[in-house]
Amino acid sequence: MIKEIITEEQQKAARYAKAMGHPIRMYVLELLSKQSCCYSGDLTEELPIVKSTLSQHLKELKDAGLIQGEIEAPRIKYCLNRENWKEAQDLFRKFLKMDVEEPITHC
Amino acid sequence: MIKEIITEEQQKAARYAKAMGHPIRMYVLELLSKQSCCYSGDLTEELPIVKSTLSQHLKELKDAGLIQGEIEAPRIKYCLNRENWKEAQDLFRKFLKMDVEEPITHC
DNA sequence: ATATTTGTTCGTAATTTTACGAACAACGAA
DNA sequence: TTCGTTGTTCGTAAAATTACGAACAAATAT
Repeated sequence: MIKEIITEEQQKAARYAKAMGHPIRMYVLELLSKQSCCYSGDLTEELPIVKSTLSQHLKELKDAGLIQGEIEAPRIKYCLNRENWKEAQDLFRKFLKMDVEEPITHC
Repeated sequence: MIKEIITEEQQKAARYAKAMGHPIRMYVLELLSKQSCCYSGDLTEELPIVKSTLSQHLKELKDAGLIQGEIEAPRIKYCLNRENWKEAQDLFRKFLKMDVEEPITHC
């Protein structure tokens, strides 16, 4: 009975999904998918959390590989990590793909 | 300073992402996107977790609205919740959409 | 009626997540 | 140098997640 059923791709996809699994982080990601970069100071003003909490969320996204920060003293400029973002896109496209219209007729 | 920045859609997308944010659950979802339904007993045999843990994960997916169970005594047949699955697809398509090829030249 | 199969619920424990404020580090400005 | 700005790290606490085994419930099979 093989228990090593879960693929590397599923692990990766789950990792990305987990990083996306919080409203604040989803907000940041959508923002970055639209405007190419942002500064965390601006986010702190917009969002209902203090800067240390935001920092944790950004670290979470960084650790997952979805964003990257670049020092632009005294601030830090955040952008998407395009390479991994593309990988996440591909993985999700693959996992979410499905003929939704097709009726279920058998199991 | 408005703090109600996070949209309903972002909340929903984060909720779905969270449910997808575990390898076991990602596995189940991908399986269901391929074969239209499955029985949890079969999953227990394939996966490296005991049945009570699997039951929790399935409940997680049910609560998120991604799957639904149908009694087929003595077993339970699980399928995707097509309606919500479609919503998740749309939300992710929207959030993940981005011109990845476009080079970053400004901020 | 009793036993078996199937899956949930309960109790428990370890770990992770989320959030805050205070302290700290890095850097530019006065 | 000293001050102000920016963001991370640390310490802490509450809540949520993950996992297991035991007990339970529902239905079928013997």
